[in-house]
Amino acid sequence: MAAARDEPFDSIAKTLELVGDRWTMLIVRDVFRGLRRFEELRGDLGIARPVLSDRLGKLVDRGILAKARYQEHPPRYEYRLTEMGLELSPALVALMRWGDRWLADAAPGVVLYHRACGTELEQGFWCPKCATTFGPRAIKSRARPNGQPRRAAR
Amino acid sequence: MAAARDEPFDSIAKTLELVGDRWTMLIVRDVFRGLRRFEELRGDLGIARPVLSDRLGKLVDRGILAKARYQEHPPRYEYRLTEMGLELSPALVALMRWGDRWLADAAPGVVLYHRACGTELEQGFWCPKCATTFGPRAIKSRARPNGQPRRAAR
DNA sequence: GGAGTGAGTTCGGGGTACGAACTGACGCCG
DNA sequence: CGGCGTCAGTTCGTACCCCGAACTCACTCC
Repeated sequence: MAAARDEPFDSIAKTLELVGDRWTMLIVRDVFRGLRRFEELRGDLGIARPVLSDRLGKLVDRGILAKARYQEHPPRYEYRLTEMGLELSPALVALMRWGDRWLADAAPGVVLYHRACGTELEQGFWCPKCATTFGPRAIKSRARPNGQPRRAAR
Repeated sequence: MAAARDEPFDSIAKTLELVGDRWTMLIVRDVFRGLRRFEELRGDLGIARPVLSDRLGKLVDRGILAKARYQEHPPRYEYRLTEMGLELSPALVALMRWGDRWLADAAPGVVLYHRACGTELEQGFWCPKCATTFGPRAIKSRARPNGQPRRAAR
Protein backbone atom coordinates (compact mmCIF):
# COMPACT_ATOMS: atom_id res chain seq x y z
CA MET A 1 0.00 0.00 0.00
CA ALA A 2 1.41 3.35 -1.03
CA ALA A 3 1.96 6.12 1.46
CA ALA A 4 -1.20 8.09 2.07
CA ARG A 5 -1.73 10.68 -0.58
CA ASP A 6 -2.38 13.93 1.12
CA GLU A 7 -5.53 14.86 -0.64
CA PRO A 8 -8.58 16.56 0.67
CA PHE A 9 -11.62 14.38 1.23
CA ASP A 10 -9.16 11.85 2.49
CA SER A 11 -11.30 11.08 5.49
CA ILE A 12 -13.73 9.43 3.14
CA ALA A 13 -11.04 7.05 1.95
CA LYS A 14 -9.87 6.42 5.49
CA THR A 15 -13.40 5.77 6.63
CA LEU A 16 -14.07 3.41 3.77
CA GLU A 17 -10.94 1.48 4.63
CA LEU A 18 -12.60 0.68 7.93
CA VAL A 19 -16.23 0.20 6.98
CA GLY A 20 -16.23 0.17 3.20
CA ASP A 21 -16.10 -3.50 2.46
CA ARG A 22 -18.99 -5.61 1.38
CA TRP A 23 -20.27 -6.62 4.82
CA THR A 24 -19.19 -4.19 7.46
CA MET A 25 -21.87 -1.58 7.00
CA LEU A 26 -24.54 -4.26 6.92
CA ILE A 27 -23.26 -5.67 10.18
CA VAL A 28 -23.34 -2.25 11.77
CA ARG A 29 -26.82 -1.71 10.42
CA ASP A 30 -27.99 -4.96 12.00
CA VAL A 31 -26.52 -4.06 15.35
CA PHE A 32 -28.43 -0.79 15.07
CA ARG A 33 -31.56 -2.81 14.52
CA GLY A 34 -30.93 -4.64 17.74
CA LEU A 35 -29.27 -7.83 16.55
CA ARG A 36 -26.39 -8.52 18.86
CA ARG A 37 -25.29 -12.15 18.74
CA PHE A 38 -23.19 -14.01 16.27
CA GLU A 39 -25.87 -16.41 15.10
CA GLU A 40 -28.51 -13.70 14.86
CA LEU A 41 -26.27 -11.71 12.60
CA ARG A 42 -25.26 -14.71 10.58
CA GLY A 43 -28.82 -15.81 10.05
CA ASP A 44 -30.00 -12.39 9.05
CA LEU A 45 -27.18 -11.53 6.69
CA GLY A 46 -26.50 -14.92 5.21
CA ILE A 47 -22.81 -14.23 5.64
CA ALA A 48 -20.26 -17.01 5.88
CA ARG A 49 -19.15 -17.71 9.42
CA PRO A 50 -15.45 -17.08 8.93
CA VAL A 51 -16.16 -13.75 7.31
CA LEU A 52 -18.50 -12.67 10.07
CA SER A 53 -16.02 -13.75 12.67
CA ASP A 54 -13.30 -11.75 10.98
CA ARG A 55 -15.44 -8.63 10.52
CA LEU A 56 -16.69 -8.62 14.08
CA GLY A 57 -13.14 -8.95 15.33
CA LYS A 58 -12.01 -6.05 13.20
CA LEU A 59 -14.96 -3.90 14.23
CA VAL A 60 -14.09 -4.52 17.87
CA ASP A 61 -10.41 -3.78 17.26
CA ARG A 62 -11.32 -0.55 15.61
CA GLY A 63 -13.59 0.51 18.40
CA ILE A 64 -16.82 0.51 16.46
CA LEU A 65 -18.31 -2.41 18.33
CA ALA A 66 -17.69 -3.62 21.86
CA LYS A 67 -18.00 -7.14 23.17
CA ALA A 68 -20.12 -7.64 26.26
CA ARG A 69 -20.29 -10.96 28.07
CA TYR A 70 -23.88 -12.01 28.42
CA GLN A 71 -23.30 -15.41 29.96
CA GLU A 72 -20.47 -17.16 31.73
CA HIS A 73 -19.53 -20.72 31.36
CA PRO A 74 -19.54 -21.05 27.95
CA PRO A 75 -18.41 -17.46 27.89
CA ARG A 76 -20.63 -15.85 25.33
CA TYR A 77 -20.38 -12.34 24.05
CA GLU A 78 -22.70 -10.01 22.29
CA TYR A 79 -21.75 -7.03 20.24
CA ARG A 80 -22.89 -3.50 20.89
CA LEU A 81 -22.23 -0.20 19.28
CA THR A 82 -19.72 2.09 20.89
CA GLU A 83 -20.13 5.83 20.65
CA MET A 84 -17.94 5.65 17.57
CA GLY A 85 -20.24 3.07 16.05
CA LEU A 86 -23.37 4.92 16.99
CA GLU A 87 -22.10 7.93 15.15
CA LEU A 88 -22.08 6.01 11.91
CA SER A 89 -25.83 6.45 11.90
CA PRO A 90 -25.85 9.58 9.75
CA ALA A 91 -24.10 7.60 7.04
CA LEU A 92 -26.49 4.68 7.38
CA VAL A 93 -29.49 6.95 7.33
CA ALA A 94 -28.17 8.74 4.28
CA LEU A 95 -27.72 5.44 2.46
CA MET A 96 -31.16 4.29 3.49
CA ARG A 97 -32.86 7.44 2.30
CA TRP A 98 -31.01 7.36 -0.96
CA GLY A 99 -32.18 3.82 -1.53
CA ASP A 100 -35.75 4.73 -0.57
CA ARG A 101 -35.73 7.53 -3.02
CA TRP A 102 -33.90 6.13 -6.01
CA LEU A 103 -34.35 2.40 -6.03
CA ALA A 104 -37.80 1.42 -7.17
CA ASP A 105 -37.57 -2.03 -5.68
CA ALA A 106 -36.43 -0.86 -2.27
CA ALA A 107 -39.67 0.15 -0.67
CA PRO A 108 -39.12 2.30 2.38
CA GLY A 109 -39.68 -0.17 5.16
CA VAL A 110 -38.76 2.02 8.06
CA VAL A 111 -39.55 5.50 9.17
CA LEU A 112 -37.37 7.34 11.62
CA TYR A 113 -38.79 9.62 14.27
CA HIS A 114 -37.56 12.25 16.63
CA ARG A 115 -37.83 10.52 19.97
CA ALA A 116 -38.84 13.65 21.83
CA CYS A 117 -41.91 14.47 19.80
CA GLY A 118 -42.64 11.61 17.41
CA THR A 119 -42.22 13.69 14.29
CA GLU A 120 -40.67 12.07 11.27
CA LEU A 121 -37.14 13.32 10.96
CA GLU A 122 -35.43 14.86 8.00
CA GLN A 123 -31.79 14.61 7.27
CA GLY A 124 -30.10 17.46 5.59
CA PHE A 125 -27.39 19.99 5.55
CA TRP A 126 -28.06 22.66 8.08
CA CYS A 127 -26.92 26.25 8.02
CA PRO A 128 -26.87 27.54 11.58
CA LYS A 129 -26.81 31.15 10.42
CA CYS A 130 -29.70 30.97 7.98
CA ALA A 131 -31.45 28.36 10.14
CA THR A 132 -32.47 26.33 7.11
CA THR A 133 -31.76 22.97 5.67
CA PHE A 134 -30.55 22.79 2.11
CA GLY A 135 -29.50 20.32 -0.55
CA PRO A 136 -26.22 19.29 -2.15
CA ARG A 137 -26.25 22.00 -4.78
CA ALA A 138 -25.96 24.68 -2.13
CA ILE A 139 -22.65 23.33 -0.84
CA LYS A 140 -19.29 24.88 -1.50
CA SER A 141 -16.06 23.34 -0.31
CA ARG A 142 -12.75 24.83 0.65
CA ALA A 143 -9.48 23.34 1.86
CA ARG A 144 -9.14 23.79 5.58
CA PRO A 145 -6.21 26.02 6.52
CA ASN A 146 -3.53 23.73 7.76
CA GLY A 147 -3.45 22.77 11.39
CA GLN A 148 -6.61 24.56 12.35
CA PRO A 149 -8.28 22.60 15.09
CA ARG A 150 -11.42 20.77 14.18
CA ARG A 151 -14.59 22.01 15.74
CA ALA A 152 -16.17 20.07 18.51
CA ALA A 153 -18.73 17.89 16.83
CA ARG A 154 -22.29 17.87 18.05
CA MET B 1 -28.58 -15.07 -4.88
CA ALA B 2 -31.49 -15.79 -2.59
CA ALA B 3 -34.79 -14.00 -3.05
CA ALA B 4 -34.78 -10.64 -1.35
CA ARG B 5 -35.59 -11.01 2.32
CA ASP B 6 -38.28 -8.57 3.13
CA GLU B 7 -36.67 -6.90 6.04
CA PRO B 8 -36.79 -3.32 7.06
CA PHE B 9 -33.67 -1.27 6.46
CA ASP B 10 -33.47 -3.14 3.22
CA SER B 11 -32.78 0.00 1.27
CA ILE B 12 -29.39 0.07 2.90
CA ALA B 13 -28.58 -3.34 1.49
CA LYS B 14 -29.94 -2.37 -1.91
CA THR B 15 -27.96 0.82 -1.90
CA LEU B 16 -24.79 -0.95 -0.91
CA GLU B 17 -25.26 -3.41 -3.74
CA LEU B 18 -24.90 -0.45 -6.07
CA VAL B 19 -22.27 1.66 -4.37
CA GLY B 20 -20.94 -0.51 -1.58
CA ASP B 21 -17.92 -2.05 -3.15
CA ARG B 22 -14.38 -1.01 -2.54
CA TRP B 23 -14.09 1.65 -5.22
CA THR B 24 -17.44 3.01 -6.22
CA MET B 25 -17.87 5.54 -3.45
CA LEU B 26 -14.36 6.82 -3.98
CA ILE B 27 -15.06 7.30 -7.66
CA VAL B 28 -18.22 9.22 -6.87
CA ARG B 29 -16.31 11.29 -4.35
CA ASP B 30 -13.72 12.18 -6.95
CA VAL B 31 -16.36 13.22 -9.45
CA PHE B 32 -17.76 15.45 -6.72
CA ARG B 33 -14.35 16.99 -6.36
CA GLY B 34 -14.38 17.85 -10.02
CA LEU B 35 -12.37 15.01 -11.51
CA ARG B 36 -14.16 13.94 -14.64
CA ARG B 37 -11.89 12.03 -16.99
CA PHE B 38 -10.73 8.48 -16.96
CA GLU B 39 -7.05 9.21 -16.48
CA GLU B 40 -7.67 11.86 -13.85
CA LEU B 41 -9.62 9.37 -11.82
CA ARG B 42 -7.14 6.62 -12.38
CA GLY B 43 -4.22 8.75 -11.37
CA ASP B 44 -5.89 10.01 -8.27
CA LEU B 45 -7.24 6.73 -7.02
CA GLY B 46 -4.46 4.43 -8.08
CA ILE B 47 -7.12 2.03 -9.30
CA ALA B 48 -6.42 -0.61 -11.93
CA ARG B 49 -7.69 0.37 -15.36
CA PRO B 50 -9.97 -2.60 -15.88
CA VAL B 51 -11.63 -2.03 -12.56
CA LEU B 52 -12.15 1.67 -13.20
CA SER B 53 -13.52 0.94 -16.63
CA ASP B 54 -15.94 -1.56 -15.20
CA ARG B 55 -17.07 0.67 -12.33
CA LEU B 56 -17.63 3.68 -14.54
CA GLY B 57 -19.70 1.56 -16.88
CA LYS B 58 -21.82 0.28 -14.05
CA LEU B 59 -22.25 3.73 -12.56
CA VAL B 60 -23.48 4.98 -15.92
CA ASP B 61 -25.80 1.99 -16.35
CA ARG B 62 -27.27 2.64 -12.94
CA GLY B 63 -27.84 6.29 -13.64
CA ILE B 64 -25.43 7.66 -11.05
CA LEU B 65 -23.02 9.08 -13.58
CA ALA B 66 -23.62 10.29 -17.12
CA LYS B 67 -21.17 10.30 -19.98
CA ALA B 68 -20.70 13.56 -21.83
CA ARG B 69 -18.63 13.80 -25.00
CA TYR B 70 -16.06 16.49 -24.58
CA GLN B 71 -14.25 15.99 -27.86
CA GLU B 72 -14.98 14.36 -31.17
CA HIS B 73 -12.61 12.39 -33.26
CA PRO B 74 -11.17 10.37 -30.85
CA PRO B 75 -14.53 10.44 -29.18
CA ARG B 76 -13.74 11.15 -25.58
CA TYR B 77 -16.17 11.19 -22.74
CA GLU B 78 -16.16 12.64 -19.32
CA TYR B 79 -18.26 11.54 -16.43
CA ARG B 80 -20.62 13.78 -14.53
CA LEU B 81 -22.98 13.24 -11.68
CA THR B 82 -26.63 12.88 -12.44
CA GLU B 83 -29.23 14.08 -9.98
CA MET B 84 -29.20 10.58 -8.56
CA GLY B 85 -25.45 10.75 -8.09
CA LEU B 86 -25.53 14.22 -6.65
CA GLU B 87 -27.91 13.03 -4.00
CA LEU B 88 -25.32 10.62 -2.70
CA SER B 89 -23.63 13.62 -1.15
CA PRO B 90 -25.31 13.27 2.24
CA ALA B 91 -23.80 9.82 2.52
CA LEU B 92 -20.39 11.04 1.43
CA VAL B 93 -20.50 13.96 3.80
CA ALA B 94 -21.53 11.69 6.64
CA LEU B 95 -18.61 9.37 5.95
CA MET B 96 -16.23 12.30 5.71
CA ARG B 97 -17.34 13.81 8.98
CA TRP B 98 -17.15 10.48 10.73
CA GLY B 99 -13.58 10.09 9.53
CA ASP B 100 -12.73 13.63 10.56
CA ARG B 101 -14.03 13.01 13.99
CA TRP B 102 -12.90 9.50 14.78
CA LEU B 103 -9.78 8.79 12.81
CA ALA B 104 -6.77 10.51 14.26
CA ASP B 105 -4.75 10.23 11.08
CA ALA B 106 -7.45 11.63 8.84
CA ALA B 107 -7.02 15.33 9.32
CA PRO B 108 -10.03 17.24 8.13
CA GLY B 109 -8.81 18.61 4.85
CA VAL B 110 -11.99 20.15 3.65
CA VAL B 111 -14.64 22.37 5.08
CA LEU B 112 -18.06 22.60 3.56
CA TYR B 113 -19.98 25.84 3.36
CA HIS B 114 -23.47 26.97 2.69
CA ARG B 115 -23.14 28.60 -0.71
CA ALA B 116 -25.65 31.32 0.04
CA CYS B 117 -23.96 32.78 3.08
CA GLY B 118 -20.54 31.17 3.49
CA THR B 119 -21.30 29.64 6.86
CA GLU B 120 -19.84 26.25 7.65
CA LEU B 121 -22.58 23.70 7.37
CA GLU B 122 -23.65 21.14 9.86
CA GLN B 123 -25.15 17.84 9.02
CA GLY B 124 -27.68 16.35 11.32
CA PHE B 125 -31.07 14.95 11.84
CA TRP B 126 -33.62 17.67 11.71
CA CYS B 127 -36.99 17.76 13.41
CA PRO B 128 -39.24 20.11 11.47
CA LYS B 129 -41.66 20.41 14.37
CA CYS B 130 -39.13 21.19 17.08
CA ALA B 131 -36.94 23.06 14.60
CA THR B 132 -33.79 21.55 16.04
CA THR B 133 -31.07 19.22 14.97
CA PHE B 134 -30.35 16.20 17.10
CA GLY B 135 -28.09 13.17 17.32
CA PRO B 136 -28.47 9.45 16.78
CA ARG B 137 -29.67 8.71 20.30
CA ALA B 138 -32.80 10.75 19.75
CA ILE B 139 -33.97 8.56 16.88
CA LYS B 140 -36.74 6.02 17.11
CA SER B 141 -37.69 3.78 14.21
CA ARG B 142 -40.95 2.20 13.20
CA ALA B 143 -41.95 -0.04 10.32
CA ARG B 144 -43.78 1.96 7.73
CA PRO B 145 -47.40 0.91 7.29
CA ASN B 146 -47.49 -1.07 4.11
CA GLY B 147 -48.05 0.69 0.84
CA GLN B 148 -48.06 4.16 2.26
CA PRO B 149 -46.61 6.47 -0.34
CA ARG B 150 -43.24 7.85 0.38
CA ARG B 151 -43.04 11.54 0.97
CA ALA B 152 -41.68 13.80 -1.66
CA ALA B 153 -38.04 14.17 -0.75
CA ARG B 154 -36.56 17.58 -0.18
C1' DG C 1 -26.39 -40.05 27.23
C1' DG C 2 -27.77 -38.15 22.98
C1' DA C 3 -29.46 -34.15 20.56
C1' DG C 4 -29.30 -29.30 20.13
C1' DT C 5 -27.21 -24.57 20.33
C1' DG C 6 -23.98 -20.85 20.10
C1' DA C 7 -19.68 -19.32 18.61
C1' DG C 8 -16.35 -20.00 16.47
C1' DT C 9 -11.78 -22.26 13.34
C1' DT C 10 -9.97 -25.06 9.50
C1' DC C 11 -10.02 -26.27 4.85
C1' DG C 12 -10.08 -26.48 -0.33
C1' DG C 13 -12.49 -24.29 -4.70
C1' DG C 14 -13.93 -20.30 -7.39
C1' DG C 15 -14.64 -15.56 -8.48
C1' DT C 16 -12.76 -11.06 -8.39
C1' DA C 17 -9.32 -7.48 -8.21
C1' DC C 18 -4.83 -6.60 -9.28
C1' DG C 19 -0.62 -4.87 -12.17
C1' DA C 20 1.51 -5.30 -16.60
C1' DA C 21 1.28 -5.33 -21.25
C1' DC C 22 -1.20 -4.48 -25.58
C1' DT C 23 -4.46 -1.70 -28.76
C1' DG C 24 -5.95 2.13 -31.23
C1' DA C 25 -7.03 6.75 -32.42
C1' DC C 26 -5.54 10.62 -32.55
C1' DG C 27 -2.42 15.51 -31.71
C1' DC C 28 2.00 17.64 -31.60
C1' DC C 29 6.61 18.69 -32.80
C1' DG C 30 10.62 18.75 -35.42
C1' DC D 1 5.93 12.54 -42.53
C1' DG D 2 7.52 9.84 -38.75
C1' DG D 3 7.97 9.10 -34.05
C1' DC D 4 6.43 10.24 -29.35
C1' DG D 5 3.00 11.27 -25.99
C1' DT D 6 -1.74 10.97 -24.28
C1' DC D 7 -6.22 9.25 -23.40
C1' DA D 8 -9.25 5.47 -22.85
C1' DG D 9 -9.75 1.27 -22.91
C1' DT D 10 -9.25 -4.33 -23.32
C1' DT D 11 -6.71 -8.71 -22.62
C1' DC D 12 -4.16 -11.65 -19.77
C1' DG D 13 -2.31 -14.41 -15.90
C1' DT D 14 -1.69 -14.39 -11.07
C1' DA D 15 -2.79 -13.59 -6.18
C1' DC D 16 -5.92 -13.00 -2.91
C1' DC D 17 -10.32 -13.00 -0.63
C1' DC D 18 -14.84 -14.87 -0.06
C1' DC D 19 -17.56 -18.69 0.15
C1' DG D 20 -19.91 -23.07 1.79
C1' DA D 21 -19.01 -27.34 4.13
C1' DA D 22 -17.17 -29.76 7.72
C1' DC D 23 -15.09 -29.88 12.25
C1' DT D 24 -14.45 -28.30 17.28
C1' DC D 25 -15.71 -27.25 21.82
C1' DA D 26 -18.36 -26.11 25.77
C1' DC D 27 -22.14 -26.30 27.47
C1' DT D 28 -27.84 -27.09 28.24
C1' DC D 29 -31.94 -29.60 27.82
C1' DC D 30 -34.71 -33.74 27.40
